[in-house]
Amino acid sequence: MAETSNGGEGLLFLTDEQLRKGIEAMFFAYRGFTADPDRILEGMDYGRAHHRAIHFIHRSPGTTVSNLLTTLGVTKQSLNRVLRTLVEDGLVEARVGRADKRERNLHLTEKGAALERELSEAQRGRMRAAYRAAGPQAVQGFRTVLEAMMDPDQRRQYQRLKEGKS
Amino acid sequence: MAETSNGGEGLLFLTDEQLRKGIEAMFFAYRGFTADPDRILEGMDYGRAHHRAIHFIHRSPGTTVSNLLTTLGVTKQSLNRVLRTLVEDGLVEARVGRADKRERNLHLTEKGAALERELSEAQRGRMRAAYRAAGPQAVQGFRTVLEAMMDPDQRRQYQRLKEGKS
DNA sequence: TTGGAAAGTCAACAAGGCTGACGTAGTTTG
DNA sequence: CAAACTACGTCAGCCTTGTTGACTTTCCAA
Repeated sequence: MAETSNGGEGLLFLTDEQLRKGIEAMFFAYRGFTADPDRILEGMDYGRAHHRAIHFIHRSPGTTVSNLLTTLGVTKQSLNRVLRTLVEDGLVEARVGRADKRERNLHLTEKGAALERELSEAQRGRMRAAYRAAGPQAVQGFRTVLEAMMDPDQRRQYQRLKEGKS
Repeated sequence: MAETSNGGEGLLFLTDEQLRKGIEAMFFAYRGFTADPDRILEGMDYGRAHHRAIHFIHRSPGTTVSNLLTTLGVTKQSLNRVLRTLVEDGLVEARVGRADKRERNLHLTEKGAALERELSEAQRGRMRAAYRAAGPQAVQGFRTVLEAMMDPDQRRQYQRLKEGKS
């Protein structure tokens, strides 16, 4: 089954079998992807939702709540709960907008930044190991397929973030 | 920051910036990955948990409850709730084990198989489009990085499934 | 100046994780 | 054979994180 019973088109990688393997790989890999931050957060009253908020606030300091809303793809009520605990615990600062007072500009405090570093260092550690084991060629392919898998809106978001720094 | 401040080792793909992009790509891509099945399931009383159960029962017909438990990585109470509704609704059949009567061998009914097809066709559709857009080389890399990202236990699980059919 | 849109908050609910405790049937082992 | 262990199911209760609906404050444009 691993041989070239190919119709001559070189499309062997598009069989349902191959696609299923890709689907299962995504499933198991995503578990690994979130495992380390989850472990750190567990028991400290925070969860994956807090991690995501912290990540993107760090990523775009001064961003507004509704920006964050679009990035995370949740309702504002859901995000608000997470944000409130982060503000109460002094990890995030929500400053009233200068130009538009309806907006809140979000920043990590020093304490928030410290947690962000801890989380992202753990996650990058795993990523780095995987990248190193797979090699640059594979990494290129990895990113290409992931991008192609996103919804157009998500892809635009991702592209915008990518350009941000880099 | 995008230029060749490389130490000469060709490890540019391991910078924190590159790793961050990989992390965000995983985040957005996973949303796309689950979007289509979620859409189908929504409003029909089922969720992602049901999808996962159905997928792996289809994948390994006759599997036992505790096998499924290890694959999915949830508690039996959690799985049981899902499984019960699937059995009640006639999508899954739980036959008492022939050799060991304590076990329940799980199978999809015709109705369950129909839903499985609908779900997995949607998910494969997206996967196929992504694979086709990215090309075989990229797909190879994609799978390599994902495997490297799994926890050893998850990787063993995945390997075993992969060999199953292939 | 007023009406609508945008930003954010509060309340209540649902899905789907979790732990702990327990029951029952079937299997294995001393 | 009795005791211990295993597989499965279930009850109760908790937590996180998603949802909708109703509300206030602020801003802007007609």
